[in-house]
Amino acid sequence: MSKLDDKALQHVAKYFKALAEPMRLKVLNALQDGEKNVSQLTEMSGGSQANVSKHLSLLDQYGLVKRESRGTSVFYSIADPSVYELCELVCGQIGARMTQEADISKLFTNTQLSMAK
Amino acid sequence: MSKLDDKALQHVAKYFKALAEPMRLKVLNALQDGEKNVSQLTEMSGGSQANVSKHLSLLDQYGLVKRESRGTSVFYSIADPSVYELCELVCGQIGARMTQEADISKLFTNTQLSMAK
DNA sequence: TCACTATATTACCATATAGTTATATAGTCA
DNA sequence: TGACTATATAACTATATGGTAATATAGTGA
Repeated sequence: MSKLDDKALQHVAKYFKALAEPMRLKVLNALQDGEKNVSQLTEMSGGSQANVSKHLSLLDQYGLVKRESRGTSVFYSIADPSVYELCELVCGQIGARMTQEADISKLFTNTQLSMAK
Repeated sequence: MSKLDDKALQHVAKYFKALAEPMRLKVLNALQDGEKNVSQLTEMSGGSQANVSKHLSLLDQYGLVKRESRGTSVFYSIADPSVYELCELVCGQIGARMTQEADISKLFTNTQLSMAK
């Protein structure tokens, strides 16, 4: 990660920002087992149609999902599966931290993480 | 990443959010070759003392850096080096995207990424 | 103690954005 | 064409947060 100039840092930050939203993670999570249309994602995520559509649009802009309209539906799918590697890494870090009393109290409440791979 | 409940997603999102800020990435970047005190980080990052201090406080809360005051200085260091793995992954993804004309135009301006490892 | 330096914090402003409601756009089928 | 469905967008509100300036806190040494 060394030698990153300011412009690059901004890009990296933007990428992380795309992942820094529970609803978007939920959508990505829902897309793990294949493409889904907006209606399905709306139902699975529990969000409103407008909100899910907005997040999908953003994920598409950031290149995290692929968009394909078929008939009257629009299907979204994961553009780059390595996004899951990122999540695995983060889950690992958070999971590890959950085992350290001291750090938990700093940020997290004492809840369980279900991190089945 | 499957089987993440809402609480877990919020945690993961928060973690990504901590990384979704250029100045914080800059600070983490500066810490790559060892601990630094606030003055050094302030100078290296080009930010104001107050601002850098605020970001450091946040990074500490999120468990990304370790804090240790010695004398009149406070030294920060990377708490978990796997944060760099995350950045590498992201840089790789962004780098890959930079080579695909179509996606670049969606989000990025035509600038160069210096991604020397 | 006092002066000095390093760091943290507070109060504030400006901006970004998640969510909602309502509406627009577009495809399908009668 | 017109009714219907699926998705996107616009306008708006509320909230979060990055940045700054000013101040507080704390360690050091005379």
